[in-house]
Amino acid sequence: METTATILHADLDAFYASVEQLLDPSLRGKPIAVGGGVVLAASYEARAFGVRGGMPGRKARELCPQLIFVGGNFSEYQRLGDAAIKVLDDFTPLVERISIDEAFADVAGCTHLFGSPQEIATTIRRRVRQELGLPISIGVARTKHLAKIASQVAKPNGLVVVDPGTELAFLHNLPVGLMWGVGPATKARLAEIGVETIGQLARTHRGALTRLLGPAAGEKLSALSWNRDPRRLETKRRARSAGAQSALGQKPAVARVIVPTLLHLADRVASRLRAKARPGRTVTVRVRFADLSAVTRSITLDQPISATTMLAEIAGDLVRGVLADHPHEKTISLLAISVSHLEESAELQLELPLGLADEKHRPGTRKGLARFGADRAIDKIRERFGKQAVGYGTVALEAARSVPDEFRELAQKEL
DNA sequence: TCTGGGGTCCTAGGACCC
DNA sequence: TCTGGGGTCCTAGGACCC
Repeated sequence: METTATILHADLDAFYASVEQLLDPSLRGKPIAVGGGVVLAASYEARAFGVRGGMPGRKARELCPQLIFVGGNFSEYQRLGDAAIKVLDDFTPLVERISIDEAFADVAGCTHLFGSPQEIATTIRRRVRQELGLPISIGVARTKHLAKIASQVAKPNGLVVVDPGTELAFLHNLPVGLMWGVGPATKARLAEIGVETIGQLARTHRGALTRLLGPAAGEKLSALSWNRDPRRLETKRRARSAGAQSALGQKPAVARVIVPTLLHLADRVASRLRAKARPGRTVTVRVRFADLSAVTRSITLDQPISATTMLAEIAGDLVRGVLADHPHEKTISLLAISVSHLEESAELQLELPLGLADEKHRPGTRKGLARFGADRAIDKIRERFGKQAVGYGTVALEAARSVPDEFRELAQKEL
């Protein structure tokens, strides 16, 4: 086991909001929120009023009447997020990026060049501040999990180093909610047995935890509370699924609504799969009803698919199955399509539109080949003229755009 | 004042195989 | 014939993360 703390967790502070305050100096020091209908990010000044990401815009305004909403410069978020991660790359190739604004780095192999992990972290923070104008917090520890907790404790705009001798003392007074994987449900369950700090968690028998939370979560939390944690960084991980969803407000559950929406969602998903030659075997749909309860249906095919209309048809079959099982639900508030069991990587040329075993989806039928050709044609046109040049069912989505496409793209993982 | 969108992982039951 | 055990895959739902 390593005896020195060499893992850094770097996390840009209130990232989208900080970028807006960087771009428009008149916003600095003020409570701002990125978004509109829903808050995508809030500045620390806004958080002081209780404004949080994911909160409806109306509620945020209630909490903070002087809150300033800004639309969002999504391409700048991508550029600056990438630039911040590049600063880490200057120190070590062992970088695991976990989102647009967050990454781990293991500096064990470069301390002889750049100094102690603490010095490296200080340099990184200074460079991000000077070169990009953004505040970033860093936690340094012996394990990933502890480094992540340390960066949370360091926020905003701070650095916390947890030396090996002080780990348990550092952990044991912190609330369990700071642990990765402890959300509202787990927190509530732990509270029922009187566990609120990581120290109390550590003193709880492992068997009791696995009974309460299941084997995986119980083992994990027990190990983490004693700081026994894998420290290996995963520098390249492939995506395991790709999906798209659309909130609909309250719409009647009829074909006129469902069919064009599914076609649009299928297009978003399938074109990404085709672009990376990663067709998938399992298609999952999610239908959310008026009361926000949701149901999923999935099917695993013999052959992977990435053709838009075939994905839309399979999704349509699954959605019809959901509605048949819930005949009293007349209103839907969201539709989603996801494809998983992605192929490692297929040669695009060899991929044929295979699908369900029934007649109409057989490979090699004229219909199937025609669709395959149509997808390829659309992909080519978009390559030359942009995404908006041609598409499926966009007309049907007039008012349904609650979130800009640029934001959706930011959230996507590289396949 | 019913809250967006894109992801990951786990669980539990059933089917099926050895 | 009955009983038992282990493993894998599929499906539906849930919790969690950014």
